Amino acid sequence: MRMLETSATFLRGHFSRRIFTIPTTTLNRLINDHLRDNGLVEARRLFNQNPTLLDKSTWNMMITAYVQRGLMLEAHEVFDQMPVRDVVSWNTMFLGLKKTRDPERVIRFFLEMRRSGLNPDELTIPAIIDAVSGSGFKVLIMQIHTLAIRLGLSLSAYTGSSLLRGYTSLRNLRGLERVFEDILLKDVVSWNVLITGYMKLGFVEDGERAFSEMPERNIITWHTMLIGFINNTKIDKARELFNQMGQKNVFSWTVMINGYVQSRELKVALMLFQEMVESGNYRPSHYTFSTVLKACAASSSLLMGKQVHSMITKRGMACDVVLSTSLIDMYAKAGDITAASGVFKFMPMKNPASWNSMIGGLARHGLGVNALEEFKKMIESGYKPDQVTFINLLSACAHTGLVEEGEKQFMLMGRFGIAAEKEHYACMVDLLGRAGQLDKAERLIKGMPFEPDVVIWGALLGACGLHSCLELGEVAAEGISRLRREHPAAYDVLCRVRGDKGDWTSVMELRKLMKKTKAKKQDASSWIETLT
DNA sequence: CTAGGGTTAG
Repeated sequence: MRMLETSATFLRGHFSRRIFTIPTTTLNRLINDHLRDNGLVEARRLFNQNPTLLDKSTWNMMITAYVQRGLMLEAHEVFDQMPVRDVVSWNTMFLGLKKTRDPERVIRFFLEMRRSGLNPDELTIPAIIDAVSGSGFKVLIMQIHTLAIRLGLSLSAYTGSSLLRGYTSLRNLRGLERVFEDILLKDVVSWNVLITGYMKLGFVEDGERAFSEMPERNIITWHTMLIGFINNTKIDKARELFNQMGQKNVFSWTVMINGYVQSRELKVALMLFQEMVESGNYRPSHYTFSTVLKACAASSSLLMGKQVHSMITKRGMACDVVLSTSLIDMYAKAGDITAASGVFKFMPMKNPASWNSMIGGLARHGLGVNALEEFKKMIESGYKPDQVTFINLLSACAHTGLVEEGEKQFMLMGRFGIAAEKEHYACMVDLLGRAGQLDKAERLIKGMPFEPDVVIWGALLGACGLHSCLELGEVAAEGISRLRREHPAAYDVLCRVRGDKGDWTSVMELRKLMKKTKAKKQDASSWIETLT
């Protein structure tokens, strides 16, 4: 380091005296050394003194340095000044552009590269594929595949794995298998991505077959299988595999716990977490805590939630925004609104999600006025509300009977650039219905820009039950039966809204309907005793 | 000189 400084000073001295006798290799090496030593500013200074003397690799390293720090503007500047760009320069830029999540920009950039006469290589293709899959431009995947075949790049495992991901996003099984066959030397990653593809497309047996056929496996292979089973609602198969795993890590446990949360087996999820902690071999991560808090929230396990809270504090993770938000949600759902606002108050940094948790929690506790107050503070502090904010706000108004305030907020949404969705209409139907303004609720449903769903009909039905309005009630009931089976979660939402207010008649009505339509809902129960 | 696969918040 000392040597470096000396030679840098030496160089600077020479340049200021306009002596240009420094050998190119020295200048390049000096810049490279600075870059390795995190001396980006100094490297750039030397770089600017005489760009014409620099090697291509020095230019590329300069771009890399900026890209790695997320400084795309600076990277672009260097890239634009470069006299002759090579594939590496372009690839590095693609790498940085990936983070901007702007597929259009990536495509334009790629076309520019092609116009400049350069061919993509096995690193370029994945950059393009990843940028377009999952966007409106995924139709380009097949064309890029064609290009890759022409250039012989589809034989590469690296390029191949990105094509596998591409065909998965196209939900194209045949394409997935063809790409896999084309890969010359299939490595673990190729097999893992193939399995991911099978699982995402719902071909669980093919995934299992690949798993048994593959020549070598790593821990990610096992995780891929676990997640695949879980997302295909085969939690027991996941557990079986989990038990067979030789090497487990925090990730394995978190995936399994989260699997149980997803399949609503909250008790098992929490017991597994307990087991993980008691073994003493694993440190729960942010992901683990976040998943466990969700389980606590969904099962109203306040005691367990408190224990998790203290673990988080002990590990110095209390200032994490995601975890704080999960804590607020947990306390609110487990019934301790005071603890929830305590966590919220002491958050050093908030985000829209944390405000939503807080406002939603207040709404859940029937503290509509406080929810509105909190909303006002949110706006005053410069946070932008989103759809969820308004769902919480409107349900707060519905719970507290603030009809006019609710209507006002409903009208106000557009001003924040948020279009009313089904959930918002459901809240409004609920709000008006409870207040006995059934005709107004009916008119709102008729004027909606979309077809009413179970939640909306259910809200109307409940209100009709409340006000003994049989005629309209039948319309609502008929609306539901016409929809036949729907998402069970929809019932959950409504049952919760009703149950909170002790509105048992409509809860019963809904339960009956749920039975008729085979929707499942886990019975609410407390099992703190079983855990502690 | 650039490098692919597995999980979090309302």
